[in-house]
Amino acid sequence: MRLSNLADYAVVAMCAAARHCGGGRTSAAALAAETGLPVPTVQKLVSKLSAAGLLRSTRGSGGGLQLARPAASISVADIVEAVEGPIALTACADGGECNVDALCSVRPHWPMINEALRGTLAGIPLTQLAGQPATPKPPPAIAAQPDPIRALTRASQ
Amino acid sequence: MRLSNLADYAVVAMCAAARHCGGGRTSAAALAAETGLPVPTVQKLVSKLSAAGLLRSTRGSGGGLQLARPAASISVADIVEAVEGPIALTACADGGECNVDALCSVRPHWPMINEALRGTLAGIPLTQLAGQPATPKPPPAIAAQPDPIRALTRASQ
DNA sequence: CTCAAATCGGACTAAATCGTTCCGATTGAG
DNA sequence: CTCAATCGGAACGATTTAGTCCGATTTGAG
Repeated sequence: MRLSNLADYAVVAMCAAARHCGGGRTSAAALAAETGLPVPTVQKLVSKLSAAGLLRSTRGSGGGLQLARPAASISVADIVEAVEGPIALTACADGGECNVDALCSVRPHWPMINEALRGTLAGIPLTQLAGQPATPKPPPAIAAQPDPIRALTRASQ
Repeated sequence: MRLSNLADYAVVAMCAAARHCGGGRTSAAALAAETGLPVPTVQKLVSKLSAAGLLRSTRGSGGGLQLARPAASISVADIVEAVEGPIALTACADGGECNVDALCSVRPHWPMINEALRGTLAGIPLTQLAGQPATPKPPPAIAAQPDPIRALTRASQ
């Protein structure tokens, strides 16, 4: 129930990148200097975030990186999924082998919980974390998922 | 964003214990046989769950263990917290030292996210996972937390 | 067109945590 | 009082994870 430090750092780095977004492109080294994280770690994060389509990287001299989408449409769930893979509390949801195939009565309920948590994180955009004053929308954006569990309960059963 | 296998097993074991609850007391070995988990692992889980006050253990010959509270009032959040400690996505929420004290602009927002996730898990009682037909309440119990993020947003700021 | 600088991308090493297993302490029954 | 069965805690091994390094690629200037 604790996300890896990489994912934590990824959120911080993306938050810093969102602040630089208006100024154009930034470099991994600049993000490291701004956040205080080790430079190689930020490079690793940038790799994964770019592969996930959250950052757009421009190579070559004078290159850099910038947000692929507006900060308002990037949620914490997107960042976590980019770094840690799909949000799934249990291993049986991914590849999936319980030692207790038929006996496990809770396994069919895990997808519901996973989706509920993902919905919670998906309702938190980058703008809310960065404290960006440009786009005011904390309350309405969150209200989009009022009852994630209710919806999933009906969907899974 | 993935809980440890111990916590996963704990949920399965508690679910099995909830099924045995009506029949009285059970033993750790019986739970292991029923769930297919290794016996020592279940013993370790029982230790932590008892320390957390979720299970009541009776020592000695003929002893055993039973639920300390009715299954309806035990949530997934309780079990996860018993095994993994407090639900906190980031390390800075627990003991807490970021390498970036003042620079980290997202740190004040983590408690909000943590509480939102905890609220989501707290809304799922054991009865819903066990498929217990005795107490019908899946939909209403979940509706108790309609907008956990909204409430926390106002509380933290 | 060639050179050089700066960047991203992937692979390796070390550390910490997690999972498993074993042994001892405690308690109730015979 | 003796015995047996159980929980409780501690140590070992394995896996995943965080951190570091070096190489490949690309673009701007000369």
